[in-house]
Amino acid sequence: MPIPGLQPEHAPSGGSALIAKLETVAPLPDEDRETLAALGENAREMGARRNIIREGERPDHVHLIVEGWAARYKLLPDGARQITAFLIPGDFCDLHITILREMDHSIATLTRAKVAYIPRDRMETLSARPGIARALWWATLVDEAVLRSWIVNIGRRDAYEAIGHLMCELYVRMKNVGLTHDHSYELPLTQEEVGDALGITPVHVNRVLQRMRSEGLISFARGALTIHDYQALENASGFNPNYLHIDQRV
Amino acid sequence: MPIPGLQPEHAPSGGSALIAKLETVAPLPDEDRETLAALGENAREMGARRNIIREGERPDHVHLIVEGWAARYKLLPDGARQITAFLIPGDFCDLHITILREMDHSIATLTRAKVAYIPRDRMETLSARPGIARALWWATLVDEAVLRSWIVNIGRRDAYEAIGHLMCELYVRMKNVGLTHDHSYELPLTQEEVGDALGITPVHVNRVLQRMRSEGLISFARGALTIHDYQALENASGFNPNYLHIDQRV
DNA sequence: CGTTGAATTGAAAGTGATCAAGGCGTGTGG
DNA sequence: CCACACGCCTTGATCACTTTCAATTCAACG
Repeated sequence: MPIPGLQPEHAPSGGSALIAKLETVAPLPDEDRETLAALGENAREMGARRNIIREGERPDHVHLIVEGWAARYKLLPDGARQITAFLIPGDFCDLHITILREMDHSIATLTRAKVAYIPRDRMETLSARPGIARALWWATLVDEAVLRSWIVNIGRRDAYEAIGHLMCELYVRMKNVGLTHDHSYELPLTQEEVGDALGITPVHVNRVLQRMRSEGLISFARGALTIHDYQALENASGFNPNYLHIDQRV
Repeated sequence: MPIPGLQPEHAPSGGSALIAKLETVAPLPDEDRETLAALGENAREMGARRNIIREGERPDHVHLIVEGWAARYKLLPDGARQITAFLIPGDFCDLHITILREMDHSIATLTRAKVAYIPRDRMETLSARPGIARALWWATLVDEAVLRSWIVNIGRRDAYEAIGHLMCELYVRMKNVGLTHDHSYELPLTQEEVGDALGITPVHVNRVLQRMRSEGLISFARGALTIHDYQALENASGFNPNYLHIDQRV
């Protein structure tokens, strides 16, 4: 179980998760860092399970998760919900809205959260900085890679593998913004939310989790996950972090 | 801004599928159209089932499908394959490679195809044109929306709905590049390929197709699909074209 | 200490997977 | 011009991962 040199930082405050994330591509000049840090300064507090934006809306600003968790989701006519992405600090909710105009899905907080609202013109200012523009472009493309990986997860892996894979992905992403402690991190998801992300029922999620616990692979309770044997979890779920395009030892 | 009454064109040649596609956002000046048309001029011919690019590669050019079909896919350790996207004329294979460096999935032709190789510097020239840059940005974001829609398809719809949904999506996309005739289009997929895209077995695909045929919904044989009752297929599969962000009557 | 949302547990039913064999169409070679 | 081969489509029987439906236990909280 490799725990190479780099130990996770402490939880960053303000917009620093975003900075940490964008700097995985390339270090940014101080000026850019300051600009990004400013984004998170007057973020709004939101309660858990509140819609940040809904399908069909055409906002004139972009949302950034500064603190807490959120999820993209789509609702089906029969009321079923499919979560399409989990958003953690440093993630943009709707970078695409400046071009696509209308939201084709909704986004809601999962926990209490701080969400920054960034007006369109401010985004344009940001994009004018080559380093930032490139980093945002990178973030968008990684989001796309994550979506492809979810398709594989849902389409071809059984529930046990899929849950393990999701835990590995979130571990790497959380670590990348300095929000892990050894091999644990806050994972404030209900079993139903996990199921909605993987296309399985909550009772099945429950059974799989119990099996993982009984095998000593993980602990998962009260919103926190600890991976006791990361390597084993990676192997069991066929996880390969290459699609996250982070040049970093896990 | 709907394009009323517009009947599908005949199969476009050269890079015109790309032009048709990019002009769904906004009409392009003649100069841009010519630039784009030139891209498809000396495309390479490829046989069916040939890799265009493979996971791990770091090409210095971008691929564009000029004619024929291709698919993105990932292979699992046990040999299972998950198709992540179908690529039709006018689709870029790997626009992201300039930023992400390394491919995290592979792409292969499904049919004989013409594939254009566009060097990196040429892409930069293209991106320098604001209209084209915006259109490429739009295309990337729509690709992302399609991925989200597939997640819903695979995660929450049963095989019957999922297959119907896929047929509707491809119908709209094919129509958008002028490759439909009434409610039919070339759909050169084997039942196994359909299954690999939806995470189901070819045997099951076969049974579902038979049911759809027996209900008079569709005809699908020898690489061509005809949808006899498009509205019914949309309803049965919960298809809503909004995520394709095409302002066009179907 | 009752309320409430989430986690558990049990039993029964299903959609889709597996495994295997047979049918068909087309292209190639004798 | 026909036989054979190969890839793909079909069909049948059986198996199993997941879903359903329902009820129970927990844990946090006012």
